[in-house]
Amino acid sequence: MEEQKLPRREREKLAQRREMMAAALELFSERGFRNVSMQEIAEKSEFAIGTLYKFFRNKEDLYRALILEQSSRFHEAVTKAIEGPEEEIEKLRNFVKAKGEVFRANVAMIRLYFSETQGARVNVMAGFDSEVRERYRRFLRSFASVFESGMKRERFRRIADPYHLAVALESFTNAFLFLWLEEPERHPYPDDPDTILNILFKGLLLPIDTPEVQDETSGYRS
Amino acid sequence: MEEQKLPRREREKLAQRREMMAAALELFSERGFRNVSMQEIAEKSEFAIGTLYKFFRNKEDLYRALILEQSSRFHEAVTKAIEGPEEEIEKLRNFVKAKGEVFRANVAMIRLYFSETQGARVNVMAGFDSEVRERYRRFLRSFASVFESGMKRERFRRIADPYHLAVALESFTNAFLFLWLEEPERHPYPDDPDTILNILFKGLLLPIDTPEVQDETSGYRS
Amino acid sequence: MEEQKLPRREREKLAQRREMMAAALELFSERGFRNVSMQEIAEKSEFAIGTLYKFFRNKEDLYRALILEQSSRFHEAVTKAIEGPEEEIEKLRNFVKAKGEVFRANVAMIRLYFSETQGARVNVMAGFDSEVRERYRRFLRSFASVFESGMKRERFRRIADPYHLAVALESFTNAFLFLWLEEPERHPYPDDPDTILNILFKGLLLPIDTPEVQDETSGYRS
Amino acid sequence: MEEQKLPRREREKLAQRREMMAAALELFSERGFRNVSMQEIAEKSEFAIGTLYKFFRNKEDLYRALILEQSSRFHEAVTKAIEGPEEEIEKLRNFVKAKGEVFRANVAMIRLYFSETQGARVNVMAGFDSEVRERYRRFLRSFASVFESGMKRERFRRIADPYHLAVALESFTNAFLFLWLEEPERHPYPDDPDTILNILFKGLLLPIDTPEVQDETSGYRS
DNA sequence: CATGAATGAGTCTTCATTCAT
DNA sequence: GATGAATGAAGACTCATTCAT
Repeated sequence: MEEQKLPRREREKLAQRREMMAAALELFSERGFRNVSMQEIAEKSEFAIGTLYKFFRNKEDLYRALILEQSSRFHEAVTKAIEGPEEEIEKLRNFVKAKGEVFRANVAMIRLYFSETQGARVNVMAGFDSEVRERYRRFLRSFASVFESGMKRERFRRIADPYHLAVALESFTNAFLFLWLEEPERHPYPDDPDTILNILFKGLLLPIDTPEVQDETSGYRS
Repeated sequence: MEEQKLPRREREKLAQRREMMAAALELFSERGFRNVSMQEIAEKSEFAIGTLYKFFRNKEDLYRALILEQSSRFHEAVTKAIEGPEEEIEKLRNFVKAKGEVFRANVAMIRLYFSETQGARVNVMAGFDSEVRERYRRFLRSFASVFESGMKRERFRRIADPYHLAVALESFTNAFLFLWLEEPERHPYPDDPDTILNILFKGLLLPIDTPEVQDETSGYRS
Repeated sequence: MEEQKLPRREREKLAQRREMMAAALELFSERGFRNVSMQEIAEKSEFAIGTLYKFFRNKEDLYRALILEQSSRFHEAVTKAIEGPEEEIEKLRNFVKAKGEVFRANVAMIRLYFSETQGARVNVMAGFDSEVRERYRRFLRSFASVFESGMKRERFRRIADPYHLAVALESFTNAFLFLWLEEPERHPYPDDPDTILNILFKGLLLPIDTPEVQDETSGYRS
Repeated sequence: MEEQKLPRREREKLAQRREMMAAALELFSERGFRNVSMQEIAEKSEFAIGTLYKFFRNKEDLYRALILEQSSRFHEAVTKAIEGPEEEIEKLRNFVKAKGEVFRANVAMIRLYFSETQGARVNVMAGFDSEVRERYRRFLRSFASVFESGMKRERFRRIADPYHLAVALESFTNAFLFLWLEEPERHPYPDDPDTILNILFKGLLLPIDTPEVQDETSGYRS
């Protein structure tokens, strides 16, 4: 790709940087920013501490880079999922699938992601995280517009504020990812996105005088 | 003599302890366990460091006490909301309301709560947090049984695994709380629980050949 | 005794002081000056910390008082043993016996005593210990004069500097006390002082051409 | 020596370690374990505190290393003195000389040594000191066997239990070292070992009917 | 007058960061 | 350019001492 065109020196540098960040990702995601020492990152990545400091001005800078990179990867994937010419329903399915793929391929990322978007953003550092959060908010808005467009195109009922629906689907996929993270066997992230989406698609409430008409195949049987 | 003094002394002690924990709550919730020093907690609570250590064996102990207390308060409220003789729907409404009340009365608690139940629990301390998590899991199970009972009593459609529905509602409310936390003006936590519940109650998908029949009052208008 | 004549108030005070010092003696002798807290002394003696400070200006003062008292008790006993009209040999026997009695009656005192006269005088406090040491030196000199007088009266051979002999007997009894302290069963402090004194009384060296003539009863048989 | 062959880095490390331990020895021997701060050791040895901790895991570790090193040095010297093919008398002389040499070359060591073998071992740390003490006991036993062998070979009278004789000579030399430590001018550690040994060699008691026959040259004249 | 709660200086220890080699 | 030894600021925790009750 792009890297192939770079001089060898530069390519090596990038590879080193990647190794450092990989080590840092694993450690930070397991133990958090303050519970990991530069010493450990150096050892795990098999570089000298001084070399680490050649690539990152300080510990914070390394963390910042990590968060930005991981959050970019996530946003790239989910943004791609909801952009395109497909039907809105299909976009939601793509989103659920893509999010699952990204995170299952990168468990360490989940913790980091949640600790920065959902968790008590320990505010490790001021200001910078606003960048991540801003991007996150922008994504939510364009996610909301998927619902809005679905409503406009009379594909979706206007059951709630599209932004709220976006937030709902975001948070529900998160919840599934958490369940999976803690007990992968018992709570697998569903392969079929509709397992998640049916909570939005189908109404829970059973009108007293209305017989159940929707297909039962995806319904739940105790 | 001593008997006369003891109650007052005890009351004072409790008040002091509360002040310490209040200061700690605020600081920990803002910056996390490792980013707060005992020095700071002492200053904020206006006690000497030594006095802090009279009440809590060490920093961890203080944090532990804080988490346990806050999580107890939360569980008490939501457990009360879903227990009782009401209809299942009413219980869900109670839950949404109660959760909103608890958290709006105690903003700092939210961060702490999420950092321990949802956030990338950096595993500040081993073992103890399992207590909090275990209680959380138990709550989720009894929350799920509300959905299950609703299904058994033909009040709810079997649109999904009751546990998933419980997790869904849990995470929706969390998401709403986060929105409110970040931009209280723009995203107030809804007074009407149905604003949140409609995401579950009503189906999003509009069957192509089915006219929209459900009441429009709680529907969304752009 | 003297105390009976004091007003009740005064007698009580003395008794309290004694209790404090008894607790302190036990603790200090077991763990040393720095490893014992005033808190502990207060608890062990069942007084409030503040009360301790009514009797002793500070921790050092308490320690000082303890050392002075114990060392006085010791010096009284051994001084009495070597004063009087008896033969020099008898005085040495009295010394060995008296020292054994004092210490066996007061194990805690041994450690304190050694830590201040022999051990690495941790120099807990400057200056004051010179008082103890000075008294110790004075005792050694008067102990030496026992040997000197024995030589003058042709009871003792002039095998060494009397002061050295005094030091030798002092240190040898100490060594026996240490052995006893560590393994009371295996190394009892001898009841018969001659077990110790024979090392001074009898010559170790066997002149090649001289048959052993001295009485064998007190000699050693493997 | 061996060190010359080490890489420069290693040699420097050893030299640094030596300097740290030298500073620590001086301070610990003067004021004891608890009365010396790492800060002080750092200042005295002219290293930063952090550097100290690169060499020793913690304060206790530094102390432990110190004790072990010093006690090894001592035991090596005295063990060498009493091993070998010489006559028993000669071994005792060697012991007295060797002990004097070791300690006079290393004044600080004396205090440390006594505080760990004789002094009220405040039990600074548990377990490890047993190693030092055990070695000390072993030495005493092999020292005792010198006396025993002398008795078997009819060189020594059986005036006392060989173990007691060993303890006696140990404690005599200690006592002499203490005298020297406190007033080097007035109480030099004798160059002639017989000054000390005569206390064992010659009998103090003068049989009434026995003229003094042993050589007077080493006897004491006031 | 006794009490013991409150204080905060002082201690050990960690770890981000620098810089000589 | 890479290295990792050296640094020392900062943090958790203890405990002698004071003083309000």
